[in-house]
Amino acid sequence: MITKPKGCKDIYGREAKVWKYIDTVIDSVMEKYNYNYIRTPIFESTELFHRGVGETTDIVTKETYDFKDRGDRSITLRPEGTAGVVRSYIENKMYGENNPVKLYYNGTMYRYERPQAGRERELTQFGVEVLGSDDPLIDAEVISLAVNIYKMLGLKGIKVNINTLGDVESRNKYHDALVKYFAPYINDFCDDCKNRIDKSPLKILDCKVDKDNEVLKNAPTTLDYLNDESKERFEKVKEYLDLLQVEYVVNPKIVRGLDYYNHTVFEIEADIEGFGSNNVIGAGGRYNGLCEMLDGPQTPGIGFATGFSRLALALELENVNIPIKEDIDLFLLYVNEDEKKYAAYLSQELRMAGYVVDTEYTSRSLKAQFKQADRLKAKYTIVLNSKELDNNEVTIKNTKTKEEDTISLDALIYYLDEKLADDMDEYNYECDDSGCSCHSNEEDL
RNA sequence: GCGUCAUUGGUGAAGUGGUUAACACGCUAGUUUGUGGCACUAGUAUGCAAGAGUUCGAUUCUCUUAUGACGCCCCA
Repeated sequence: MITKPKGCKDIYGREAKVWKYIDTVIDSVMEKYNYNYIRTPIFESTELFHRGVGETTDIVTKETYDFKDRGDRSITLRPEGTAGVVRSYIENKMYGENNPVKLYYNGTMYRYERPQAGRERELTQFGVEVLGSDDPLIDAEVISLAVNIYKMLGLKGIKVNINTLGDVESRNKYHDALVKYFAPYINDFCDDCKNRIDKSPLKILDCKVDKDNEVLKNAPTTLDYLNDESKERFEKVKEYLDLLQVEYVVNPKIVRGLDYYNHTVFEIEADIEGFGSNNVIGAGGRYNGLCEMLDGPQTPGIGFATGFSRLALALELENVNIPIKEDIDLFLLYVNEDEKKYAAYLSQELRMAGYVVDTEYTSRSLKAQFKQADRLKAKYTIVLNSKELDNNEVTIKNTKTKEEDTISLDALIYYLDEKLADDMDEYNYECDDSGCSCHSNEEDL
């Protein structure tokens, strides 16, 4: 048997419906914030990620899917969304358009990692990137937008942690101060931290092993080393967050992994039982230097991303009521070939009229067909009967009340319209269904 | 890259160094019911992740590989 590659997952059945639901919530929130959908390639030149993410990091050296294509080009499956979007911004000269450019993406990413809880090799992420504005209001908006998506999805216990790394000057000053501070005590720390002091001393702050170490607790924070400009900027971000009524905690331990981050960084946690120690569901930050690193014009940017699988898990654990349509309007049953043909014809007619209709395909016994209608949760059934059809009539049965009505074929649509109207109210959809009439035109494009 | 544990049918699973691998659900067919949802009957793994080894004999022991769950590193 051929199995899916390691660390991949098939999403189907109920889970797929949950994912689809997340899609629709994202789309509707993004529309209101006026962010535009962007699709960039799933693979890019290897160089993009090497330069964007950093040549020396573990990430690039051993956690990407790299390969040569038939033209001997170095290709990498995108491990994250930001680099591709920024590349597209530069390549398509979006900096010439109305700035800031507010974009969102939603797609699969690939990371060559050992799978574990909440971590797959193929993962689906939604994210936003805002390019072309350094205004602190954008920082606050991106954070609030993230929080609002979680809220719209129905999640409770959302916690926002924010921090600032300051500008490049502040960052470097802090970096040096940390090294100086930890150096005399480093032998008291775990082996990992001993390595970290050279490579990325900021990470020591986040160490789980040494988290109770007094030296670590009293370590200087990024906030101590901000220059006035960076400090002022951070105050503005907080001010706007207050204004937007986003609750947050300033957490100096949030440093994020990558070099390109500066100023605002944030992580959003969901306080959910059964989520394990790592309850971060989304994170992001400002990257004012990235565009330049990728040969673009000096352009400030900020972004945020969240993973689908953890979101879906969170919704499941929280028992969030998700409006999933699980039933169908009508199931058509038949016995002989003439009736079968009429079932095929009628189901098409009714589908085009907007009803969710299914029918029998394997010509099983009526009993089995009724069972099938049950499984599909059909609201109504019609047993097509040659005699009745000759009289232009059908008998339609409500599967719940068992009430039967024999009506003329011409009245069928009118009948369904009236009967199903009440059921419609049970679902407060906002036009979620791609098959619904108000979307049909867009679909065709 | 490192570690721990796991892998039996469509599903949940029981089980043993030896002849027909339990039980339940599901599914299919049939009986009965005015055309299903109940009940009853029958069918439903030539095989216990793959390969190799130990053995008279392995699903059961050993090893290798693969996959999965969860950790470490890392976390875009």
